[in-house]
Amino acid sequence: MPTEFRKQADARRREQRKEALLDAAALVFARQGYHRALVSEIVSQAEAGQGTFYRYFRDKREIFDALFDRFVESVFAEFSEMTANLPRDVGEYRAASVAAIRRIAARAEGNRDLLMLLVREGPTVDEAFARKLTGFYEGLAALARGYLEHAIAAGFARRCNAEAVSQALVGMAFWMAQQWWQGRLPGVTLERLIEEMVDFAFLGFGGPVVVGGGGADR
Amino acid sequence: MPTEFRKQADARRREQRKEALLDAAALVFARQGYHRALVSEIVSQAEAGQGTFYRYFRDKREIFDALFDRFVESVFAEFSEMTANLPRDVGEYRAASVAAIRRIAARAEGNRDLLMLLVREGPTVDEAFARKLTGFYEGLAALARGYLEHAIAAGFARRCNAEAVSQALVGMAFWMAQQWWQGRLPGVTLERLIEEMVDFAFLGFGGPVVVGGGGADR
Amino acid sequence: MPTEFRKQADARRREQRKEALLDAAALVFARQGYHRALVSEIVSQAEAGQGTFYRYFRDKREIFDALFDRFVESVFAEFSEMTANLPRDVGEYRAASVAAIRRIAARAEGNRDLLMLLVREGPTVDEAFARKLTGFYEGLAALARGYLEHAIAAGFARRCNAEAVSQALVGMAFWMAQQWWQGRLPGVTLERLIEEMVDFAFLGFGGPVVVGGGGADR
Amino acid sequence: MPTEFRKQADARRREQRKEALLDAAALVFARQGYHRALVSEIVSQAEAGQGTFYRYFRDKREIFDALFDRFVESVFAEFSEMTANLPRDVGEYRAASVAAIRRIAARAEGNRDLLMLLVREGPTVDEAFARKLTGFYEGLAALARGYLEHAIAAGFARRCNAEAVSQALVGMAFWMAQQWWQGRLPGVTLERLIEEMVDFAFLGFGGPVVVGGGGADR
DNA sequence: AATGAATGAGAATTCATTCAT
DNA sequence: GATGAATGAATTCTCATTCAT
Repeated sequence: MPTEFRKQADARRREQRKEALLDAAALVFARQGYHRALVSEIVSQAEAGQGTFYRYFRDKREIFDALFDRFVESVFAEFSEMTANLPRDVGEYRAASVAAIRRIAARAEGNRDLLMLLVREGPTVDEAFARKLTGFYEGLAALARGYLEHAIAAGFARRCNAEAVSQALVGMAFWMAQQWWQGRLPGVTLERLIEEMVDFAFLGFGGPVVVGGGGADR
Repeated sequence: MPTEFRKQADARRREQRKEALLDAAALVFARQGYHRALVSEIVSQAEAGQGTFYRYFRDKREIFDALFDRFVESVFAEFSEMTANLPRDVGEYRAASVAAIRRIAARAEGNRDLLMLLVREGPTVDEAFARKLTGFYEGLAALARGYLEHAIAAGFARRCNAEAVSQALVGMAFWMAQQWWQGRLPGVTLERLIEEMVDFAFLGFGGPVVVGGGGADR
Repeated sequence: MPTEFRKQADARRREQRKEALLDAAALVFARQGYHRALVSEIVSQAEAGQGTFYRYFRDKREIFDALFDRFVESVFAEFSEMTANLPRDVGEYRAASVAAIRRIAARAEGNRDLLMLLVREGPTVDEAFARKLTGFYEGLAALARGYLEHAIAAGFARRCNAEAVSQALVGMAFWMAQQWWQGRLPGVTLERLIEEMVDFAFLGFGGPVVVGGGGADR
Repeated sequence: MPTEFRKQADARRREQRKEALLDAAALVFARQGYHRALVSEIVSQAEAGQGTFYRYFRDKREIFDALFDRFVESVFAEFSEMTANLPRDVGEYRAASVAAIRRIAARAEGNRDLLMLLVREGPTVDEAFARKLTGFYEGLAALARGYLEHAIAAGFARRCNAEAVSQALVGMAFWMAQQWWQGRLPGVTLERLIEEMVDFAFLGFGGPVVVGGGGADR
């Protein structure tokens, strides 16, 4: 008897409530860490009643999961746009990498607290969540590996162990992102940092000196 | 009264007790994570009474700290032996790096669970511990940076941003160690992994190709 | 406006709703017991909204009450038909008893779950309900006592304490009903059980033997 | 190091604590019923801390169980003394029954609240507890049945269905006990009630009349 | 010094009931 | 009238820490 209109209005309000709870949770988790965060703080942040929380999520664990899922979705949406055209030479490859990282960095900036939260607290939440997070990293590593193998096959990357190196790249990326966001790299701009990282990835620290460095000096 | 003898025996027993508690804590923390670990489990693992714990440590937090300190001490002892002779050319540098990482890897193997525990749980324990951990990483980065700057100054490393690159190296190292220990790199042997990492650090993945490219310069 | 017609239709629908809620409650209470039963389960069983429940009943307590009242009404309707003609000798008395119990048993069979629910959970609901239930038992005991006193007065029942014995009869009846329904009497048919109970009530277990024994004494 | 003396003192104090909690629970359960009883009330009644409760019992359910077990143990201890000598004729049988019931009644008097609690609330606690309680009743019924079958075999009890009749006896006993304790039998003394019950059990209400009636008919 | 029993503050969770739509 | 989302009071239970022995 309340029908259509009512139902839709309810569904909309429900959706908003859920989003509000997720936002509140992101804030509280980021502030206190997962383990110290209280459901009571999340609901008071979301201006909801204690019981309301449990209408939407089974427990603290589940909202953390939901937070992750919401985030991952948006990340892979971003990436999927990039996979379109593969680079054809080192120059294109490097330029594409810099551009990609810039975009990712910009995108990540808006999720900075959430991202650090997931990376930092995720492994301590739960066996299950740790696995989920690992899966996420593997996904990224697989992407990186695809690029790398293409480059090796195309002859403009060194014949290296793509499995290991792609993992190293992902690890480096997350590490540097954390360093940067925590202000642990005061001597560099973001722009510069990205360039440095890409150069390091392409050349190592010893790279050009051996050959080009020596040659260019002449 | 046999004060002197008795005193020493007591001190020795005290020391043993403390070690036993630390070992038990390492085990329990590694198994459950810091937050889920119970003092009651630590003491029962150490075959001590509940109250005994508090004779040796102020609280759960403090034993985690103590665990860390005991570990860090041993790590830097290891490193200090290595700082002795600086490499004189790229060959020496690379060889020294491989040798050093092998030694560290071997040493770390024995502390593998503890190390992963500290890296994983440390940042979630509390602000103070997170800072402590950061200090540890900075220390390692500083060591790496020293080497790197020496190499740059000596002309056998590329002129790069040593601050950023040394951080990247440390991050990569910890990341790869975790991947390796969690069996996430099934296609590589440890020996091979170390070589790959050093090559990647020296040459990047584009490295040798540049050489070949240099060949094109002819 | 079709006020009259509309009013009646509304009243009818209201009545149906209420019945549906009562039926749902009977089901849920029987399944979970009063204390573990949830209002939410009752309404979902009745395919009604949560709020609807409170339009018909003040609270969970009240619907239990209503359930009882609906039941008791029907029980006494049944009995009132029986009170008509009093037995004139032991044979009639016994025959009438067997017939009555058979009818009651048949009637009760359809309310078996509800009946067991009321007997089992009633005393734990609250003081007020416990009294109500006691009143019900007293009513039955009074009926039984009427019969018994008549029989004593008529000289075909032993001069016993009718107050106590009628209570004992009621207690025995409810007990045996529960045993039977719970399958705790696997060796007897219902028909046989009724006969046994009536014989036990008329003769005790020692009954006829006394007679024979008396004969032996001679 | 605290050794023997300390251990024994601790064990004794532990035992006392547990007893105190059981006593408190019996009181609170009897007052409020199982479902309305709060752990917090039990501990405050026992003058213990909230946490102390959980050192001794998993939850409210478990202490109810423990209460039951403590009670049942004492009941069967009582009964076992009685099984010694079986009666040889009706007179002995009746006299033994009256004596037994008197003793049981006296014994039960001291556990009156607990007994009523278990009988009333038991079936609503839990499937598992309901079964346990049923087992208890079955145990009593089995005892009664043993006596009855002996009497039948010995020829001083009527050839009746011992399974059904023994159940009826147990049911009657519990029912009458409750009636008596709740003051629902104001017109009878306990002494008289017992006699009446035994007479009813031996003779039914129609019993002697049949004999006498038969004689009068002549 | 060592022990482990006792404690209670604190957190999660449930569910009858209210209330806006 | 009907609905179901929202609510928060009420309860259970945990576990770090204290303390009597």
